[in-house]
Amino acid sequence: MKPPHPQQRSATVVDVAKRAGVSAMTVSRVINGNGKVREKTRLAVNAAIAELNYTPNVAARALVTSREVRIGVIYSNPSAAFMHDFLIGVFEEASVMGAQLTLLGGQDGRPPPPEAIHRLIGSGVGGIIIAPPLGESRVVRDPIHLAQLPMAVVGGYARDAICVRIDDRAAAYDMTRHLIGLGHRRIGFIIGNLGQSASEDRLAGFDAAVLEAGGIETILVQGDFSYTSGLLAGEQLLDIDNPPTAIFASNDDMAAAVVSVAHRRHLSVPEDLTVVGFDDTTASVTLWPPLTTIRQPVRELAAEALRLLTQEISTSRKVRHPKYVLGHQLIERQSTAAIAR
Amino acid sequence: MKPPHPQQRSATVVDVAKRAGVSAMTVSRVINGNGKVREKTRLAVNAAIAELNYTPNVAARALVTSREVRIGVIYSNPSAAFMHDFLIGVFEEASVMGAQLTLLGGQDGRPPPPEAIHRLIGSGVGGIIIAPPLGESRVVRDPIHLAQLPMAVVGGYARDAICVRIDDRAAAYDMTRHLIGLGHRRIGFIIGNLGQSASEDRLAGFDAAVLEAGGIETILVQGDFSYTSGLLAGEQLLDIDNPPTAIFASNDDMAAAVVSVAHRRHLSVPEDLTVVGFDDTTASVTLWPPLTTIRQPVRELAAEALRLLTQEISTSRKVRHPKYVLGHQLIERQSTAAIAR
DNA sequence: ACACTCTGCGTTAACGTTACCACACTGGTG
DNA sequence: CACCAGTGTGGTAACGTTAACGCAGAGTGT
Repeated sequence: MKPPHPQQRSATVVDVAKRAGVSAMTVSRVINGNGKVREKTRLAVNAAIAELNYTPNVAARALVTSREVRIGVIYSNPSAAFMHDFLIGVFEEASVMGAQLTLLGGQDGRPPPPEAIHRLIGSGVGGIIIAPPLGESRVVRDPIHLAQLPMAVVGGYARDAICVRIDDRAAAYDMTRHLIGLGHRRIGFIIGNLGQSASEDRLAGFDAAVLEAGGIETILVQGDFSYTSGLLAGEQLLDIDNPPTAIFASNDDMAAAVVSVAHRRHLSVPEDLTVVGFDDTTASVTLWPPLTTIRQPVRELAAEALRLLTQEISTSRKVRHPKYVLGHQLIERQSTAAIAR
Repeated sequence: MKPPHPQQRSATVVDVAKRAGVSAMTVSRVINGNGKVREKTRLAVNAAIAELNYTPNVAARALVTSREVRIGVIYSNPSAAFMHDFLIGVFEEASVMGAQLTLLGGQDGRPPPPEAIHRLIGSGVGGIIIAPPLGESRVVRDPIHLAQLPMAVVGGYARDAICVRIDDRAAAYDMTRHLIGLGHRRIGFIIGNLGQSASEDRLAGFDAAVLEAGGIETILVQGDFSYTSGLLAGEQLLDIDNPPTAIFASNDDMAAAVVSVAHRRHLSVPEDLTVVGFDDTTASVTLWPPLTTIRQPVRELAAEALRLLTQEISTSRKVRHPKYVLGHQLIERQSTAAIAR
């Protein structure tokens, strides 16, 4: 009874305009919310939109407005869970903004080959988003910088780029305070990859909380964010005479490895040993017990990066590159317990 | 020295046409590979394309060809690693075909709420892709079926949809043969979720290989694809008097749990116990030893589903829904060994 | 009465690509 | 020699949207 013509073709601005008795331009104005439109007209148009189930054609809009907002995304694969959320964040935002994405992926945390990066730059993208941990790789950033392309770095610092990240230092500080609050006085810390600011910030946050509390013994061990490095670090920490009662690993993979080492030594987690991670990847729940960890708002980080980047591209202003910091969250699961007396 | 005009505007077909001394139409023909073009002309056009670093404008192409191919993607989150590859496959294909994607996600393997599904259907998408394991959920499929929207199911069977998957039965068969080939004669198998055809097929493949070989003792235990269910299953299998020398879990998460149980019991993997998984998720490598497992071509599965779906949408033929089966691969890592004599 | 500004809306012309038809050739056939 | 079929190419008109301008009418000040 509703649609007189069961045409598969979806409604256009013109259809809506006819129905509302206005011009296509007015419909466009209503949709985009700019321009002056009388309240009455706006309502009529909105009614027509609802009746026809109209949704704007993204392709046509992209064609006419943004002279090709194509954005490259360079990523590697440190954590699939992270990338999963990252991609969803980027894509949902891109679909809202009608941006066209081109993906370029590396393997196992290593950057893509230089020629691939050059091809991406040469392909005419308007800007590039770099997912962690590549944001601090000169191999990746230098050619982009040279081409004077706008770029956004997620989870890292860079002077020549928009940066979106969480406050790793504060997050590690919060987690350390949490451990201290549980009564732990001897805490092991597994450091992440050298040269990544995220590693350094997490260590700094840990140190700050420890110093502030006073009377805390710490044992630092170097890792590289991989599971196997976590195994080694775990062995080291539990081998010493008076082992720590809590271990804070700089990411979930290393924390998972520590749990595995503990189990092999017949230590229960968290009764005999408290273990915490960082990132809130799937590793933290495909494990028994599930890990207490720090959650990053990955989707929001990605979406925000895309938003800022398109903004910079469209205004094409070489403003000072803004740094954005989003909030984190301490997720308490079952790998932490107050110290046994 | 190369570009005379440092215009930011990227090249168009017209620019290429001028440079090659032909019409825009001919350029289009060269790019799309259809239509008749003389070899000489084709070379000239290709040269011009290379010189100008031309890439087609996806928006314009989408606008004129596919009268709005918008496709919904319904997914949930059984394995982030799987989703990661799945999304990349879908998005790369979408970007090639100029399709517009709308994502709709559920939580932890559960379907999105019915009202969200209805909203997606009502939003005017031309078809819907369903990621595993939702393809076999009636809650998800029924409203789509009712709306007579084309849909593609990845990793599942459905009579009313295009299906793209691997041959789970053959894959499990291959893996079982591999174990038998290593000399194992007492094999444990952890079954996946009941009601999912993937679980049943994997079990069937296992049974087939065992029957064929003859003289194999098997112990079946029920799991539900979760890590914790794997822990329980592992305990059960290793508690019996004469425990199996090899355990085949229906997915990597459960296999990882078995490895953890083995370690707690001072069994070395693979020296004392061989463990294998299925899916090749990150779980299989963030672990020591890394798991021998079955790799699904997830990206190709996703891309193929999108391709078939857009095809069905554009031809709008209600053909019998095709079933596509892609190849799998046995990935041998370090969790398997020949049986000790 | 006049010029002026402002608001609200319509008209026109793009954006970059491809579908469709037309047309100029070439080389054979009646 | 007229005719035809095929091959390679160009011209034109879309596709759905918005930017830029233009114009009518209402209000305001002189």
